[in-house]
Amino acid sequence: GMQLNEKKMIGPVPGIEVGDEYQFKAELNIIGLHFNMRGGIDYMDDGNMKVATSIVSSEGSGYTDSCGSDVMFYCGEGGHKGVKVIKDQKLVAGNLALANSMERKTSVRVILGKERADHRGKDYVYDGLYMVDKYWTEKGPHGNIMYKFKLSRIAGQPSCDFFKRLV
Amino acid sequence: GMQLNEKKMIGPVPGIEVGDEYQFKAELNIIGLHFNMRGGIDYMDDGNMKVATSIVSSEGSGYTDSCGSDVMFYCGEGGHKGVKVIKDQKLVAGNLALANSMERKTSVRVILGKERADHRGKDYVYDGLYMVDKYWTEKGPHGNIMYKFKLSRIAGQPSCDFFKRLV
DNA sequence: TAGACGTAGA
DNA sequence: TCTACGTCTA
Repeated sequence: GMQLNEKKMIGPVPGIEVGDEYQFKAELNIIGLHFNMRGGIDYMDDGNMKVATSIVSSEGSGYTDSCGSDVMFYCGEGGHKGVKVIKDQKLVAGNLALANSMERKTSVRVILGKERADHRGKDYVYDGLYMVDKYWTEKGPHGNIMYKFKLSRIAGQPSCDFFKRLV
Repeated sequence: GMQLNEKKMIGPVPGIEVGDEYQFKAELNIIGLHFNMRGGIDYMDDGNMKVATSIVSSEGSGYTDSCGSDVMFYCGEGGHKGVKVIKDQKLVAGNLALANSMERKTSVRVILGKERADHRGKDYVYDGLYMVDKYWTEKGPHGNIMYKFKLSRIAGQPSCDFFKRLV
């Protein structure tokens, strides 16, 4: 069979609208919203650097993201395995790509993952395009260095009421 | 959204035919062929015991299954992590369920997984219904005890030429 | 080869 | 909490 996810791209995915819901990371892959089956940050080459294409903020994964109506704070990736803290996060891979997205001023697709009421998996909803405003490091709850990214939702997009955690 | 995989069952899945192909274990879950997202053996309650509903024989996973035109030898699950051998397999969980399928004389759906040419994931094809003929233990290539199951394809089903590894 | 905000079930 | 024939990228 053919995959629908032929091309990884920055910006909106044709046919996908704000509020569209999915049940698996694998579905996000198939429809082209987010190709990273495990990781929260997906990215691609843009000239000589890698920039983020999409991020998934997923509940119940040990991260402390927060999401308001048009601003979100997203934790960088790495540094822990499950609940055990291993080491400091580094500005590499997905974290570096998000930083580059700020420098390049390229948009990032945001997908929100909410644990289902029956605790059997999560629902994922496409929340639209955001820009990376800034990033910094801070000590996480376990004392390790973590990257934090502040993103702002691009104006003019349909609202998405799937769920919003207050900042 | 609604899942299509509402009910786990023994035997054929309505609408699914021999030869149907899929690209992800998650798809097998969605259409109801195999609900176990990781494990190769899926099973359910049948009265007071658990019996297998389906198995996935997946290439390149360290197992040494073999599959002819109507007979297959399937390795039990457990006992290793990646390439590192940990311990002997036990007659529990999926292995026990397959043994019970033999005792109960209930059919098992067989899905064959073949690594794609570009090594990006696997293709899965539904190969039809099999019966468990017998099982035994033997020393695996790393010296640990492994369960082996011999299954025979139920006659009268369409042939499936996706791939057959000679016994 | 190892790491990554995966999933379901025992 | 852990295991399970996952799946992709670096």
